[in-house]
Amino acid sequence: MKQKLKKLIWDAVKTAYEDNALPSSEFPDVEIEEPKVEKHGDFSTNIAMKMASIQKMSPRKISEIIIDHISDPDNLLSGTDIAGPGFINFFINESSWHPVLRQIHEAGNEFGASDIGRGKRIQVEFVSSNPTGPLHVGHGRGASVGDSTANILSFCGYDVQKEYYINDSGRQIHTLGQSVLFRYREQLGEDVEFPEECYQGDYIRELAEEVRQREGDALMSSGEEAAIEYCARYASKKIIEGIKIDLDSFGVRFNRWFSEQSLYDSGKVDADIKELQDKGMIYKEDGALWFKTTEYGDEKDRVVVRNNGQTTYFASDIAYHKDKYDRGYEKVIDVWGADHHGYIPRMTAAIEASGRKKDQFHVILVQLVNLLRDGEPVAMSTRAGEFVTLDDVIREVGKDAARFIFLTRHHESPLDFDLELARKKTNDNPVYYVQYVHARISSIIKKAGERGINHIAWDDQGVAMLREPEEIRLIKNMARYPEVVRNSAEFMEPHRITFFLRNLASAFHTYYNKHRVLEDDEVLCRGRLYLILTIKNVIHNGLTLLGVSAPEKM
RNA sequence: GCGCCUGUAGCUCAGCUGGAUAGAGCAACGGACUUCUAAUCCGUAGGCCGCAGGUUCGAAUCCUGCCAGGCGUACCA
Repeated sequence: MKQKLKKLIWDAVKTAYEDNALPSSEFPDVEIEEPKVEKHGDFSTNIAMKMASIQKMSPRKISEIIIDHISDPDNLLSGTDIAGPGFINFFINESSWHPVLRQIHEAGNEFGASDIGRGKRIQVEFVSSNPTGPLHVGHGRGASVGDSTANILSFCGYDVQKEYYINDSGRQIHTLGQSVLFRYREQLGEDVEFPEECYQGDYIRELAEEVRQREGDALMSSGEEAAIEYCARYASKKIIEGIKIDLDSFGVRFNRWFSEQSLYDSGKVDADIKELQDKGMIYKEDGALWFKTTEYGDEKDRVVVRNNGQTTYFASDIAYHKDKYDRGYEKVIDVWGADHHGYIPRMTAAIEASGRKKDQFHVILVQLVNLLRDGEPVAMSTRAGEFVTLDDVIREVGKDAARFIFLTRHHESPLDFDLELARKKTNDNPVYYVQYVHARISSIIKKAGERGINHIAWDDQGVAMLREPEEIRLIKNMARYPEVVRNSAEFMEPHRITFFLRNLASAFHTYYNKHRVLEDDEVLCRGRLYLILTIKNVIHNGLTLLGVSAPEKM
C-alpha cells in the first residue's frame, strides 16, 4: 500500500515539474508516515516541507501543486488534505484495503517473509553458558532473544545458523572438576572442608554420586589432577546434556554446538597466536603476551597468554571468531549478557585485526533479568547454588509464557520477571491475550464448520461487505506486518513482533465484542470468516517467530 | 575517574530512527455475559517525556553539559 502511494506521489512530482509547475528537478526521497491521529488520514507525507527550500516556495503551495498533479487510476484514494505546516494527508478507499486479505491468505505461512537478506550467510551465537551449572532465568532471556532474532532473520531471507559455544576448557572447568571431586570424597567418608570458591549447588552432589557409582573408590587412589580431570570431563558432559534438554523444552534448537576445547585440540589457538605474532600484533611484556587491541580503538592492550604460560579466554575467543568467518559467515552475531559489554572493543579489535570489517560483527547485549516472586526479589548466585533454573521456570510458568515475557521489552532494558505473575492465567499475562485470539478464531471456524461452512475462501461480495471501522482497522494493522518483520530483522529487535501482536490482538478483541462473525447474512458471514482466517494466519506467523505456540483451544 | 546501558502516567513499559493533540497494560473508579470462549470488551481519571542549553519549519527522538540508577573497567570467564 505504502509503495503504491509512494509511486503516486513520485509520479505527481515529476508531472508537476514537466508541466513547469515546479522550478527545480531536485527532489528528496518520498517519506510516508502513518499518522497517529485518524483525522490525519491513513498516510501522510512531509515531502512538501522537505522541498520548500529547494523549490523556494511555501510548503503549502507545493502541497497544492502535488495534489493537483496526482492521478489515481486504481481509485486508491478517497481524499487528500493539506494540514499543519504542509503535510499532505491521504485517505485510502475502504475497498482498496480488501486485496490485502487475499495477499495474506495466499502467502499463508510465508506472509511477512521477504528476501532482504538475499541469502547472506549469517551466524547467531547465543546462550553459550559455561557448562558448570544448569541454565538459569537470565540464560532464558538470552535464548529467547537469540532464537527469535535468528528466526526473524531467516524469515527475511538470510541464511542463518544458530550456534552454542561450549566453554569446556580453562579454569572454571577445573573448578567444576574440583567441586565434584570434593563431594565425591565427602561421600566416601573423607572429612573434607568444601572450599568456598567451588560450586555449591546440589547438582554437584548428584554428579559426585554418579561418579561414585561408576568408579567406586577408584578415584581416591589415582592422582589428584587426573581425578579432577576425570570429574571435570564427566560433569561438564552431563551438564551440557542437561542444558540441551532444557533448551529443547524451551523450543530452542541449535545447528551446532561448538567446543572451545576443540580449538586447542586442533592447534588453532596456538596457530592464530603465532600468526598474529608474525604480523607484529603481539608483543611480550612482564612475561605475558599482549595483543595490540589499542590499535583498533580498545582502551588498553589485552593479554592472550599469561606469564604462567596459560592462554586467556580472549585467546580462544580470537580463534573461535576467526573460525566462524573461515566457515564462510559474512556476518557474525553474538548475544551476550550486558555484564560482558566491556569485552566488545577487544573482540571487535581482534576481528578487525584479522582483516574483517567492523560491521561484520554485531553484539546484541541483553540486560539482566531480575527474578521476582510476588514482587519480592529472588536471590541468585550460581556459585552459592541459590538460583531458579530455567527448567524450574519452564515447569512453573510454561515455555510460551516465559518466551513471550522475555520479549516484552527491548533487550537493552532490564526486565523484571515475576514468577507469580507469569504463572497466573489472567490478563496480567500478555501471552494469553495474544494466544486467546488464535483460540477464539479457531473456535469460530469450528462452529462455522458445524453449520456446514467448511471451506472459507476469497469471495468478492463477502469481502466487499467488510466496511465496519473495526474491520478496516484490522486490515490496516495486518498490512503493516511485513514492514514490522523487516524492521525487526534490520534492527535485530524481536520485541517489535511482540508489540505488533498485542496490538493486533487488541484490535481483534474489540471487533469480537462488537460484531458477530457468524451472522445470518450469509454473504457478510463469508466475508468476516475470511477476515478472521487471515488474522489467525498473521497471529500464527508472529507467534512462530517468537517460538510461542498458537493453540486451537484454551 | 573513564566507558556502555537506562531515566516517558502511581507501577511495568511502547513510541514506526525528526512530525501534527505523547500511547498501551497493570493498579483505581463506573459499566457489559440467556447470543461465535468474560484468559474478553467499553468508559472515566491520570504527563514540565530526569534537568538545562543547542541544532530547525518542527525534538520524547539528534548534539553538548549536568543529575540519578544499573553494569563494566583483571595476566577471571
